[in-house]
Amino acid sequence: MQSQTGYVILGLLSIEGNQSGYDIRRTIQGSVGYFWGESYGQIYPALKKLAAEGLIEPANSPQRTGAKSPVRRGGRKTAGGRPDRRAYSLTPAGRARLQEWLAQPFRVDPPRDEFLLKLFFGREAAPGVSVEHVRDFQQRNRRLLRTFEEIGRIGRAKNANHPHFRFWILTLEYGVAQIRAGLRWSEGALKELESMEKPAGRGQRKARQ
Amino acid sequence: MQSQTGYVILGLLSIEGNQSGYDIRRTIQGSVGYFWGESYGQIYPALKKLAAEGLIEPANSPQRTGAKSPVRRGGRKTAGGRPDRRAYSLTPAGRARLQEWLAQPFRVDPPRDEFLLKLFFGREAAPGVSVEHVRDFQQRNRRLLRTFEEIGRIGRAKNANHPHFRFWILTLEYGVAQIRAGLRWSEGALKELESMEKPAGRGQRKARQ
DNA sequence: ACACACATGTAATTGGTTACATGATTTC
DNA sequence: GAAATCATGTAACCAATTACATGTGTGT
Repeated sequence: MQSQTGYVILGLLSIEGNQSGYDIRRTIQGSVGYFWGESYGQIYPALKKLAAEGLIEPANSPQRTGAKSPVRRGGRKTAGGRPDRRAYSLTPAGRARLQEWLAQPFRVDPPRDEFLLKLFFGREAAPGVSVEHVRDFQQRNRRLLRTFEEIGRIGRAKNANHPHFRFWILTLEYGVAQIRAGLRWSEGALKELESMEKPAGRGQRKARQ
Repeated sequence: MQSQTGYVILGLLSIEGNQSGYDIRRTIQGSVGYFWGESYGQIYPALKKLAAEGLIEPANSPQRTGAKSPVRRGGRKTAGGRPDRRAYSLTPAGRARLQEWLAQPFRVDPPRDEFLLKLFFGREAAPGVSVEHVRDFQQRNRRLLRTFEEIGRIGRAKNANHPHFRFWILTLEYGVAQIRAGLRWSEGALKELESMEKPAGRGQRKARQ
């Protein structure tokens, strides 16, 4: 079944090979991380398993930044000191497996959104609490929107002719659309929440910033 | 820390008491389930823990549908047969704890969206695959939109003067806004994906880098 | 007669995060 | 000289789903 993490790794290695667990983690953070996160605790075991199944293989070129010894010194861990970089690339079998997975219908796991949950129970909360949450929501989303726009700008400048580019842009645009819709919604929501707390008048001494 | 599940339960019991684990599960499915799911495996242990901490307590009225013996027969399990209904209500301490939690900033756990992930790697997929996924996405979202609209209609008719109503509607409207944005995005996405596969014409059954 | 809703709980398993161990090299 | 980055991996823990066990009452 391969635990999904495996497929993310296959996918990333299909775009660029010769990547280590560390690299993969970083690549994720700057790209798919916005809708799909992975941690070391998942990545390293997954790499091992993929290699054992012959879907990935150790890559040739070391490509250390500039260290003095690109030589593999021991086994997996140079006793003491920075461990050797262990990079991998996709095998043909790995690419085939990736394609198989891509062709299967995507599964949707139900989202868990604590913001909406708290808003849903907003009536129980002390006055001002829900307004505060919506403000927080706005702030996060505005920041995220700026980030996405920045990613788009850089991407268009650097990768515009990369063969994957249009797919990347599609996912980015999806994110942007979602955020914009959320922000538009939040305007109305804020107004409504404020109007719900005002008219009652005095009882709301805890409406802090 | 109370594991969040506990708070959902507190929240639901704050709206309506005298609910069993079974009831709570069903209530969730018709309401917060669209953005927050819980399974029996979480609910029953959580109920036990909440009761042990005095945040909820066994409710008085049995309210069995129409069974002949609303009497508690033994302990937790009537040896053989349908187990006794064990309903709970919120205690004042429970309500206080709920309010505390509501006032704290919501945490955002990163979403895991397999649809976007597959679209991101769409270049690697066989032709037609991504288009297919987007169509699937559209179908699901159209259905969901109808469901949400239905929920809104029923809600407005039945609960319009329920004190929690406006908060519920806010979360519902959020969902509707997200779905609409997704559907609008998908129109453009479909067109682009289709145009990507048409023009190249024949030679592209394995279009890899 | 059959299926489905009622009803509670536990156990097994998977999935995933966080913290730990370890220390050299690069950058400010 | 301090701080961040490079780099791999394991262990402990937490969260959550699924399957199992059990069988009656209700509606078609």
